[in-house]
Amino acid sequence: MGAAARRQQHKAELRADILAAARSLFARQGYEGFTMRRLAEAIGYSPASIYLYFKDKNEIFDFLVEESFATLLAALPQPSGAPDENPVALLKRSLRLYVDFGLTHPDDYRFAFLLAPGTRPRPYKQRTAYESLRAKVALCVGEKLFRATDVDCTAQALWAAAHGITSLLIQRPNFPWAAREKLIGQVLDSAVDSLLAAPPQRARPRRRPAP
Amino acid sequence: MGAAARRQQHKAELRADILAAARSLFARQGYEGFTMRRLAEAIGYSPASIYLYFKDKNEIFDFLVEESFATLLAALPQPSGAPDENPVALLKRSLRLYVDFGLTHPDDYRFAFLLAPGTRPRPYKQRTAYESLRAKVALCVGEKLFRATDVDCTAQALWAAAHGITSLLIQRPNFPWAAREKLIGQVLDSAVDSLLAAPPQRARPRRRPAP
DNA sequence: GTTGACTACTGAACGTTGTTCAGTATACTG
DNA sequence: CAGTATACTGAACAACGTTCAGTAGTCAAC
Repeated sequence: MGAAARRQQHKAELRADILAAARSLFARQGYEGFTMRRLAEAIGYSPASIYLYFKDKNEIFDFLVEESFATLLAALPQPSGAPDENPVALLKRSLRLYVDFGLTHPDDYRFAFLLAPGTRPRPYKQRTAYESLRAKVALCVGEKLFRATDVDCTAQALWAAAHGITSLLIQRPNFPWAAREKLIGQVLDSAVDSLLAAPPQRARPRRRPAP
Repeated sequence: MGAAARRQQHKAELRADILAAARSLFARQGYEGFTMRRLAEAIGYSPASIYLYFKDKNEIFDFLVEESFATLLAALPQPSGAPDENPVALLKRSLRLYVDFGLTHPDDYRFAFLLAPGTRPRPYKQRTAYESLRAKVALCVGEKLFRATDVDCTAQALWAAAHGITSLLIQRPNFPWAAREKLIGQVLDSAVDSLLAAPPQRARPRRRPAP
């Protein structure tokens, strides 16, 4: 039985090798240069062999997308992690991390959002990432820090803002953008600050509600 | 000499036919199904003939992108058109039109933003579209309606918000989005309202009884 | 050991794709 | 009518994703 286990392990390793090679190939050559034949050459097998480990090119692609989302998810701060942090600050930090992730991992981000046909019923980790954002928004709404009460609508609006600046900066590197830091800050601050419950409405300074 | 002119005209017409067929083909079959051979069949010529009118597939593609931007540009309201309209209202109307254009012409929008490799030095009409937005922002800044004074940064932040919600809705049609109208409204209102100078403290839902 | 099933793998092929080029038919010019 | 320029195509090339018959190699049982 030890032989079978060894075989299984070798198979798993090779599968991982294929995925690693695929990601590297994609990162170096772009989507156009990501071909099954090149991938086969990279791992030192014939093209046909890849089909013993993956159904087709799309399956490899989808797997990489999921992996990218997992990476993104891991980069996001956990809401339960910091105990007493201001939920709004936590939310802002998350959004900022989201954008930074996209800019430092443009290939992953492209994988996740820009290339996927979108009609595929795949994105599991995407939902998880969205749930993470949603939870942080819910926290703000729950503590009455936000004017709006529709958690989903608010979370999606914030996602749209963060995705908008991220994807534009990735997709149009040659555009004469304003100072990157300032630009990202303005987008995110606008999106979040406009949600805040009317602060000093009538010269009645409100303290932040204690937890 | 009349013969040469007639030839020239025929050539121009055929070129236009190719482009029309290409756009239709793309709209019906999507990017994957947009093939030189299918295009050739659609216009009733051999594939090789297309290369007498266009350098390669990318040139056709880029041309369609430019055309799409022209369509978008034509759909945007001109700033000089309405004389006394509130610049902020004009700006909001433009952004809303931008989003609506993307949603009603998803293929064009994909052409313009989602598919184009972005490193290509093409986008002329894109710049024009951005200039149109920039001009409207400049109007608001000029009339001291906005807190910020950096016109480019502000215009780009607004573009990011509009692009974010547009591309997400196009790219992820199966995601459980909140009510579309509300969502778009929230994104755009957040982006614009947070820019307003000395807020006339947004009209509260409280309404004065009519006299 | 020898046999036999099972596994891992590949060579060659099929039907695509974008693109090129020699060659042909047509139309216009002199 | 001869000759040239123009418009077009058939056939081919290289590369693509994918499939499948077939070949080595390894293990279990007799």
